[in-house]
Amino acid sequence: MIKCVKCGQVEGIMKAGYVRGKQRFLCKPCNYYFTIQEKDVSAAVQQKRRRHQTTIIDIAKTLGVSNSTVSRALHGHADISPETRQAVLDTAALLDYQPNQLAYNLVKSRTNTIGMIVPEFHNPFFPNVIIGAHEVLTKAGYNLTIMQSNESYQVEISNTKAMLANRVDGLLISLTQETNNFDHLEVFEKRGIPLILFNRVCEQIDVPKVVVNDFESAFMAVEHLLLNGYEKVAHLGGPLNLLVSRERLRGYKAAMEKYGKSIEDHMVIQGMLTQQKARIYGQYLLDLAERPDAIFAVNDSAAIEIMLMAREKGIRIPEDLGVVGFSDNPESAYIGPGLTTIRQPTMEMGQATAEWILELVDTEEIPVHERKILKTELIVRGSSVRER
Amino acid sequence: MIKCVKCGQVEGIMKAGYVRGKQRFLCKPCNYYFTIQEKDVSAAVQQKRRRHQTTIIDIAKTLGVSNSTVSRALHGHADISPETRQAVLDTAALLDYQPNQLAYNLVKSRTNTIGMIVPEFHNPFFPNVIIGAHEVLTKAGYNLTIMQSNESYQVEISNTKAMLANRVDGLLISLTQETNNFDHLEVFEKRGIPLILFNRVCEQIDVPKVVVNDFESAFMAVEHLLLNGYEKVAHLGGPLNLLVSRERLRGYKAAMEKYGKSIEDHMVIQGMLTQQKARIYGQYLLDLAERPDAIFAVNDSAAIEIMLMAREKGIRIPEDLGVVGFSDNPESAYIGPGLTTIRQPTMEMGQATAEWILELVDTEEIPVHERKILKTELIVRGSSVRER
DNA sequence: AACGTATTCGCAAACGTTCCCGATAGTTTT
DNA sequence: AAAACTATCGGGAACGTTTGCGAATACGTT
Repeated sequence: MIKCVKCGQVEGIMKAGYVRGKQRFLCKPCNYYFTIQEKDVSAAVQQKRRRHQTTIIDIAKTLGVSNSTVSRALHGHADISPETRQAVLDTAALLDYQPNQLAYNLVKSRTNTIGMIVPEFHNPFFPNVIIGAHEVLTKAGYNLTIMQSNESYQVEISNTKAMLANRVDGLLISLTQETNNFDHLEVFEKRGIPLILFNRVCEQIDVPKVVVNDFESAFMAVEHLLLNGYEKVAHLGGPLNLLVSRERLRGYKAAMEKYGKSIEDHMVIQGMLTQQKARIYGQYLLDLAERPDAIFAVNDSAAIEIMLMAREKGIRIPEDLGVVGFSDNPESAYIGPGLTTIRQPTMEMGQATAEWILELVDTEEIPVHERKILKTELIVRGSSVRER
Repeated sequence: MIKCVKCGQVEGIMKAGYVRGKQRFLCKPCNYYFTIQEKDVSAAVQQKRRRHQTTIIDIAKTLGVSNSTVSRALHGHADISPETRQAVLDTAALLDYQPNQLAYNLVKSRTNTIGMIVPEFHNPFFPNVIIGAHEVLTKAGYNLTIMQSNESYQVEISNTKAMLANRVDGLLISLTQETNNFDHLEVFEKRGIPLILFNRVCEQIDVPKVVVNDFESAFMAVEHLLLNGYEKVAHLGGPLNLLVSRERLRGYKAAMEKYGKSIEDHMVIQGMLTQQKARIYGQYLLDLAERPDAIFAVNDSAAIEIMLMAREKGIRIPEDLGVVGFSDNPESAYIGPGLTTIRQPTMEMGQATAEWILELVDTEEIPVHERKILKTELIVRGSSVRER
């Protein structure tokens, strides 16, 4: 490493011409020029010499053939005689050759990699989607690169840029709660890189989307409560800039209207449901003078939070309060009483999305931008069924 | 696309010399040669023309400077005047330039990517490790490529090959249950690519390892049972070729011995614990003439399976049977009674492993191959504490 | 006017593949 | 015996960057 003669730093030293056998350098931080003898330089720059990786050329040289031949032999091209192919394969094994995917990707302008951006990892939802997608992609010989936007619009943007820079062949993305602008996604269409939105989709841009039938699911859930004799059903919903939240709210309202229930403003709460928020909102709902006798929550974590709070307050479930969640997290089956909830086909969503993107990367035609809607299932457990 | 004149296929057509303005082709499948007029060929090969991505050269041309200047300007090199830098930045934005990471990686021989191979995704354990690792890597400007070996040794091998081909800067790996040979890992040392084993480690190779104190944890768990008055503690363990299973077994035995309990062979079961297997083994244990009054299971899923079976058989928990699990899955807190278990610092494990690999990629010295041991915690719930 | 120093840029060689042209020699066919 | 065909191989450009080396000005200073 070259050190600045004045300040002794190592960072920010750069070449700046030379004079008669002397290298000149500029220390950017302290803006000081200095010269070093050529040979001293080469000694100082002893740095990490990359150890040589054996390449196709090495094989070609030891065998006395051209590298085109080696390349073809390694790929089983028809033009290569069995003997040379075998010879190439043997020396490749001998020299411990590992193909350089980077070079391959560069010349082919494709990476056999699908990118996936998810907002978070904390619920089992996205990991499960990943399992499904991963399975399909691996089977098809693709890699999966996962990035996490952490519910931040800015991070999402930098994620998409990284995906572009890394030239993924396709992108699967589930949007952030904050995302209201979609310019960073339209770049993909311009570049001809297929893009699929899943779960957290939006309506402003025209790309393929994979979702569950949130509206009907919410409708089912609320209808189930109403049919079980609950009268005043409240809704603890997610942030309204998410389409899923809006759809579930719509389902809630539709069900209420169908059964002639009035929708009271104070019985509907929308917001970003962290655990504390869920507690606060739950507190509010359970402390209402005219307390709801059932709650439909937008996810299981919030529903379970409600159940725990009710238990603390001595409110009996399901007798005094019916609860329905959304997602069917593993813990929902084991809590007592079991939480009635909507099971989402998470792995199937991953599979469907992955299969779709594989179709898209191979087709040249502008695809029809449909929307794939997966079916959910109402799982009835103890939290919403009163004994007759 | 070129079609075979004989069989009409499109796959497997390859060039085979030419004759006077005619291209010759070979249909590999049906081994048939045929010729096509030059111009017809170029018409047929109209295929997907890659749309042009704007490169550094485009910027250079429109600005009338060299591409070295553009490259340097984009990287904020000191040699470039502020004016040209600004000009470059402007036209880059104008032309919608996106840097090509592939080319960068190729010339730099580094990818800023860390690879991670995990055996499975179904327990929340590995997703949580991923969360932790992902966080620190992203913060350090690295990407994370995840592959899943699916508990298969063969898949693990092909995964490592893919990691090598993609030239990851470092690899984090948790081994398969089947893995008994480690040649595929030694390649990394030869190549100078840092490698860290975590959780599912082995002792046959000398690389950095991150684990939890399985021995002590198991000891704690069993001691806890014994101190709570349980006498005949059985152990439902994992497959013995996993070090973690062996360590936990060792902990079980040590605790039993410390308290003067004899270790009966039929009270110790080792095996790969799928859900059915867990049921079968649990059935066996619970139907023993001399039924154990407590069970220490190697993971929570198995423990919960035991609890459910006990409930079916009318065996009361914790009165007739104490149960302790391992991992602290989310559902363990909610089942009734709550499952006593060992909480593993999963996210911390991801973080620690990631931080370590980041150190290793930057250092040239041969690192000391230590072993990092993370602390677990005994979470006492209802399943193991009898009322006095 | 001559020289030393600063500043800014360009040339061209890598990085490791793939694949388009085509060459060459041997083998059939006409 | 010429022509056509088969079977195998090589040369070298291209993919899009980075960067070592050094040229070319411009700006002082004696």
